[in-house]
Amino acid sequence: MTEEPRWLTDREQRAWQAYRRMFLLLNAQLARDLGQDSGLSEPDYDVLSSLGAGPRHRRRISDLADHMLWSRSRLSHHLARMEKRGLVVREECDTDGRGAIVALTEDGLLTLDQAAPLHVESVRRHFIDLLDPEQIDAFAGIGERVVNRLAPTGDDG
Amino acid sequence: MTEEPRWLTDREQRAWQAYRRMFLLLNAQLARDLGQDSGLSEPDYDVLSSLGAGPRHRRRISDLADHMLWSRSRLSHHLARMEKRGLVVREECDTDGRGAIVALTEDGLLTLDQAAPLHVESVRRHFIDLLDPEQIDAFAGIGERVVNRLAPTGDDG
DNA sequence: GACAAGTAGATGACACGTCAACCATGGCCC
DNA sequence: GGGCCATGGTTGACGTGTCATCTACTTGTC
Repeated sequence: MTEEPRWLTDREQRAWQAYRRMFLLLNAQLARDLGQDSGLSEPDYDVLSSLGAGPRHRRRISDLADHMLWSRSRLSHHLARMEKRGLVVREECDTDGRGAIVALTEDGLLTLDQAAPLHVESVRRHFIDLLDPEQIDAFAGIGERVVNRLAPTGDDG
Repeated sequence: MTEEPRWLTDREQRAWQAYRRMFLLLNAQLARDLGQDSGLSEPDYDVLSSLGAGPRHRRRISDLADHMLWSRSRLSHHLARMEKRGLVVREECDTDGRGAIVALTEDGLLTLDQAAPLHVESVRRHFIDLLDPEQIDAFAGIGERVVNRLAPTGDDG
């Protein structure tokens, strides 16, 4: 007992508890919806939509990893699983012999197009539509504050 | 294109993005701290602290699962791993032949006592202390609203 | 007390994520 | 152009989480 730790106050405790439970339950629910609606996991959807958003539905792998804040290893593993299911394909990179490119397959694109609106609805139903405009903005502010402290791409002073 | 989905507005998009990234980065950071400080994963810590909080540092397994909002399967798997490491032990339940009880070992209790203040500091550093009191309360309100819609133990009207 | 239905918990198979190790190429420097 | 390190990407091992299934016990009913 050399340094008294600053425990959490009741209000802080409440916020912390809210954080824990919200993510636990919300993630679970969104994953459930996504799986039932489209047969995708959340990571699947993230990959598909990140690819779908870019030009020509393809992207350099490390670029994609950086954009998604995923480790290269994680992405590599996940792409392997998705490639096996025919959602994406790997291609060679002309300009860098080490590099590789992932592209949506037709099937991947179709799946994404079908999944997207349902997923948006799910996000609305379980999260966005529960909050009033002020809460939306407040949440964005809070999240960005936390992220800016942690993100490799922001100054963390 | 039978039903036009209600896409997210920019502000909603911002909140949603904040949610995703906050969760991703904050969890990763807390897990990293916890692992380095105490050799525990977040789930490890959750189990230890839930046990430590109760009387006699022991608890009925299903009771613990309900409290933590974990599936019984998940808890069972995790307890197996923790038992192997000597942090907890399973005991028989006197009043219910099916049941089982988990208890902290001495080692588990010691580990928890050492981990707790460091973990609290980590939570403060990366989350709580970044927010002003209004944000704390706002966040708690948002989280509870979302949770109350999803929690099995709340009415979801 | 026997039998059906439910509950507590464990288990196996599989998807996911991390870490460390690895291989290949690229870029640099002399 | 040979040596060296950095980078892009993959792989293997392992811890974690989910679902479905299974066993054992309890409870209720007759």
